[in-house]
Amino acid sequence: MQQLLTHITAYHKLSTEAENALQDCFTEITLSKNELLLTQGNICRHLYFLQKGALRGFYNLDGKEITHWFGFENDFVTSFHSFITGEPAVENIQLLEGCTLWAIAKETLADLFNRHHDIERLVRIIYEKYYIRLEERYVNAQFKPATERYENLIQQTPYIIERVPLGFIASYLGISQETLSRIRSKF
Amino acid sequence: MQQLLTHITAYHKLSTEAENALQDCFTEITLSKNELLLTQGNICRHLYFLQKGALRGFYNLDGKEITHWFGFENDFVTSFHSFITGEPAVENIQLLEGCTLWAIAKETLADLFNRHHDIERLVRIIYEKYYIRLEERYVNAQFKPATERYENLIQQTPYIIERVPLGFIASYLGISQETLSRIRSKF
DNA sequence: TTTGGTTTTTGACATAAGTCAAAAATTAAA
DNA sequence: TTTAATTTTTGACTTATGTCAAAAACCAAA
Repeated sequence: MQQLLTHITAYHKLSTEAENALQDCFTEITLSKNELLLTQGNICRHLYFLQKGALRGFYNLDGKEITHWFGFENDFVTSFHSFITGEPAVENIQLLEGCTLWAIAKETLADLFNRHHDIERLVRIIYEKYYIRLEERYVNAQFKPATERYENLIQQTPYIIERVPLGFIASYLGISQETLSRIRSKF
Repeated sequence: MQQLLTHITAYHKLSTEAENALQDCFTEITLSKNELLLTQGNICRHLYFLQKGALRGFYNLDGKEITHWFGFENDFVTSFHSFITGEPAVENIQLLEGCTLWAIAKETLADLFNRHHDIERLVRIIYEKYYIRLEERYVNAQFKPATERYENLIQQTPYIIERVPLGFIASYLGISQETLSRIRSKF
């Protein structure tokens, strides 16, 4: 829990009351490798903070699994579309390792917003950061060649290679596993 | 101005005081075709609401202009990266038509946040919507073939064909102009 | 209208990446 | 260990898209 607070505080310092209120609202969850945190078709009513472990978001397209994001330590994860709109998720979230997470329900969070302007500000700031991070990811995906995308990825998350099977990484990069294998063979 | 308020209210209803305060903080701007709202290297200190017109965001990569987004009526536009981080923008924003915009400075907005929890909530909600919209755009860009991306685009913004030169659209889709021309020739 | 400039299309060819199938390497289980 | 299962790599070939250059179409003044 201390890890969550430390992480959050780097975005925006909270008042002591807000910090205490926040602590009471998160529940610890432990899941083991390959379990699904979310299954497509279900509504994702929680936001999660990933304290330890790794996971992926994927969806099905023409019978193939498309991995479109990874989560690692200190990431907030959820199916944002489902969480925000309240509609059933089109994606699945699967654990790539055993994970420790902190969960908060959407209504609990809304309640915190009402009681603490502070916390809503914090979340607004987190959205900002996540927005520009996604924007960067988008520009990379759309306008840079596969080799460069791979290099960027291992630079940003070098540990990904030991922790995630090649096939998932290839899918994430939007290329076939064979092509990724060939990219890797020439350093 | 009424258009901005109507648009905003669809996201989240504001108190009368908040609404009035907000109105006072936006300034009207008119620019003509081809002018630059933002030039790379400058810090983007404003958030804009596009009331009328069309524009594009683009940046330079190996001497080529990459158009990575378009703005149309009722879009909030800025260089989010620069606006949020306060760093110089890597992108340019150029008018594709004469435009009417409403501008608000970052500090003015921060001030509004302090005075009206309401307004910060509104912006938090807008970020949510923009986040999931970008996420969708990302998934499209990365995992769908060019033909499908083009079809999606004309379905979502049918007017784009009459308002934006083909070369910009091709760039936005991440394909060459020739390829887009060939896609179009077979409906 | 005619002219000049820009935008779009077409053709020929080069290159990047995909697919399918099999081999090799790695990891897990017996 | 040995065996089985999974993951990664390699090879041969196909397909999609890119590049360059030129032609055609379109638009906007003069």
